[in-house]
Amino acid sequence: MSAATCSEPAAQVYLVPQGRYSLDETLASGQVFRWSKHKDAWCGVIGGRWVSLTSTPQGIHAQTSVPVTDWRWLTDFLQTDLDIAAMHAVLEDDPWIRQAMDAMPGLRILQQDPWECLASFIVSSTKQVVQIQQILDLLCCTHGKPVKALPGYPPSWTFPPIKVIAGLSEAELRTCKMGFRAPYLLETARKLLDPAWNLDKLRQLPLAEARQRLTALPGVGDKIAHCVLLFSLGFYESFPIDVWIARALRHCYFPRRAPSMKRLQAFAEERFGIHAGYAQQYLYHYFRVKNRAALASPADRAQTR
DNA sequence: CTCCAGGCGCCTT
DNA sequence: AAGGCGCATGGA
Repeated sequence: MSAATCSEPAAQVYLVPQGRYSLDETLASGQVFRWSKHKDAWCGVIGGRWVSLTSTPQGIHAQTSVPVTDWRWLTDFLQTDLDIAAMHAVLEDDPWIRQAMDAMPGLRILQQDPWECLASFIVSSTKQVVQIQQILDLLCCTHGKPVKALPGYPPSWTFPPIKVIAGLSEAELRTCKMGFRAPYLLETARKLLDPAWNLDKLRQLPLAEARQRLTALPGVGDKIAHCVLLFSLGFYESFPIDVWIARALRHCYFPRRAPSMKRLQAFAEERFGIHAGYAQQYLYHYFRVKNRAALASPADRAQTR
């Protein structure tokens, strides 16, 4: 027998997604910040469970380090059962979105934990993705709980729950290098301790009302609220506008003028409708990663400065 | 060295 | 309503 015996998973499964699905395009798209690739396997923690994911001809191969019988937690996160055919059919009418979709046909929107998503994006403001990852790793290995990984993989931690963050001091959070974002994260966590606050219940509200509830939290403006609604609460019509999306929208649709953020928001929601979230993901990832040079002109950058 | 990064909140007009 | 600026931190 080979030495691999000691690293056999406690449970494994092959998931066959509805439609195209790329782990690389999805897990490196700036929706999540705590997934890392080791050899061919993407490793992460979902709901306290360590999991590795590998693309194979048979589907997505998932391995866990502890026994698992029900894989719903994983299919919910990956949204592998979501039929994206109708969304593709609608969005490909737009030449820009079509171009982006053709470049990344397997890019998908995940459904992550609302608190981890909210906290991550509070920390994200005016930071590069690499730095966001560093801050969150530091936060988790300091205040999260260790999670058992398969042998040969790096150690992992859970994301600290609301009550843990709420119980810290601002100075402790600043130790995690988040700077002026520390009081925002702390005060938001403390507000969420109120039993009247339930992030999951925002799902039942109309988009505009859910957005207003979120922006009432310190450190949460329109952009971060839209990210939380889209990436964790199932609001697929949500369209987060950051500097990259603003540049992309102007480059594609308003080459001769610079509409306000409010105007851009209304334009995107009107043009892309119930699929605006996917349109945003395609535009963001396409222009930021695949075609960054197209937005490098002063005219495109001017709007956001 | 300077500039800037998946913004937000607050202060001016 | 719209625009300017400070805020920590670290990489380019």
